[in-house]
Amino acid sequence: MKPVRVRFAPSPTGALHIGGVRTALYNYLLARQTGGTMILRIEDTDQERFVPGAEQYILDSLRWAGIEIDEGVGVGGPHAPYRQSERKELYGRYAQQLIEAGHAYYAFDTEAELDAMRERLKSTGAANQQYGSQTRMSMRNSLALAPEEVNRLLRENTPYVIRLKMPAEGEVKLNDLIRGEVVFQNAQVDDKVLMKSDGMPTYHLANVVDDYLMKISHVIRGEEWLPSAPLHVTLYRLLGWQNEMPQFAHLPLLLKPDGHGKLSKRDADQLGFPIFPLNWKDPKSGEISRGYREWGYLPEAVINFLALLGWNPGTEQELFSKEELVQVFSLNRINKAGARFDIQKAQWFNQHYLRAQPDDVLAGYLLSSLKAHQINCPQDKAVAIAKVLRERVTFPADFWEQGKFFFYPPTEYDPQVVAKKWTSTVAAVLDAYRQEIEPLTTLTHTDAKQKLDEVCARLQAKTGQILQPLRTAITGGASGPDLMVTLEILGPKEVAHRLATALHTIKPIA
RNA sequence: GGCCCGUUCGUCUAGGGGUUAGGACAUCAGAUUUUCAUUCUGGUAACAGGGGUUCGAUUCCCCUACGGGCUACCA
Repeated sequence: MKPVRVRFAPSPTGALHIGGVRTALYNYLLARQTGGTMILRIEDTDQERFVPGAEQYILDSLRWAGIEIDEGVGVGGPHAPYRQSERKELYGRYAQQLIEAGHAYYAFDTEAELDAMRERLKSTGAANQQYGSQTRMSMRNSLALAPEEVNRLLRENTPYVIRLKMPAEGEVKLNDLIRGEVVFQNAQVDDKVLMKSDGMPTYHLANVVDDYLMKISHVIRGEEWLPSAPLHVTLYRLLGWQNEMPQFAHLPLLLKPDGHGKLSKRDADQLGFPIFPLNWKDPKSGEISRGYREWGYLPEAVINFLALLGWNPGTEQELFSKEELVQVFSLNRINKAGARFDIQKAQWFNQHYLRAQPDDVLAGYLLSSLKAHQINCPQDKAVAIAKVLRERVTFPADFWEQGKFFFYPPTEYDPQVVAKKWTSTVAAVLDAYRQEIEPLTTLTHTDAKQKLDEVCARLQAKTGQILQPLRTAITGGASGPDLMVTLEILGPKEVAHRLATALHTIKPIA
């Protein structure tokens, strides 16, 4: 495949949605695979919905996910600026070109007039209520009004928009890379607003103009854009750019876990999983949403998970590094149907990638939790704990959650174990064991086991009946990582001390 | 309502005119393990329905149903 020029073009109206990350990822993979260019364009043509901080958030999120931008906002490039608000003048020129060619027109209708039109059409039972070839001549626009009247309105600075004069007949055939040929009747497409009354272009115009100017070869975007694709194709044609028109690929949507509708922040909140890559504080409400990063998801896990949501390699491989994805990704293996979002699978990926980290990285997770709790811990101890916990964690914070007891002696003991197993024999064995351990300066897990076996043999107890009470005495819990290694990490003094406390606290059942 | 898109295990999906319809997550069972977890082994589980076409359809065509998207001077 020839080097592509693809773009991710979010609007800064809030945090970047996880579905947007997938769209960006697919664009990125294709760019890397073909030795092409990944462009980031900010579509900030809606001044009303502009949210401060959103652009930086998008940049930060993409960087975290490992989706590198070659050209665009934050990077620069030959087609700068890449922020549509800074390209404002450009769009008006093309709109003017369309007007002069008779393909667009001024419309002066007020909001109330537009509402009235829709009401009227609804009540007459029209199939649809659009501003288009059927209705445009009965509205207040430069097609229906006398030229003098139009000139007067313009001269008096009456607010206006520029609308595309959609052909009344014919059809648009679109060859979507994912869906194949899709046909739309021109009569079904309305006269979309191209330039808003505030002088800003709408998405439709800006997107076509910029894709053309930036020489975009493939438009890879969500399926929600498919209905407006015929409008875009028409725009390319009327602007005389049909030969430079990019190829389109409309991605299946990410659906709610129950399959009913697009995945939304609401669903994520309700079901308890993140929807944004990073923490996001809504500047209006002040509400903070926890991101994938802060939940403890690793970027490689998120990327792997997202890549497989709607795409598959056609082999039975499930685990892919970003580099492998770059190698094997292809648009024609993208599914057509929407994919439900299954956070359990994301967790499985996370567990996998977390466990694949080297010891010192895992130890680092523990260390940062410890620091937050103002606990000091030597590196080698943290590494030892990380090693023994490695097979048991899904998120970095689990090292702390599951390893707390290394730093805090138990304050209570698992009542089940106590009630069922803490006999006077057990207590006697543990006390004898304590006496064996106490004088030692170091304790290896093999020594710990050997001493335990010795004591058990001497007091005619089975090791099996001692182990769980021993664990409970040391950790408070009924289950956990390898006990002997746990004892080794704790060291003889701490073990003896905890045993003494337990022996003192727990009353034998018989 | 109109237009467009879609439909294989619970979920993500492979496959494709004749297959024991494959894998992964989840789930269940067994083994290993001092516990739990891990790991290993095994199991349950799917072609939305109806018509065609065909010797044969889950696969191709049509219809229906269901689901989704769009229907703003939002993207």
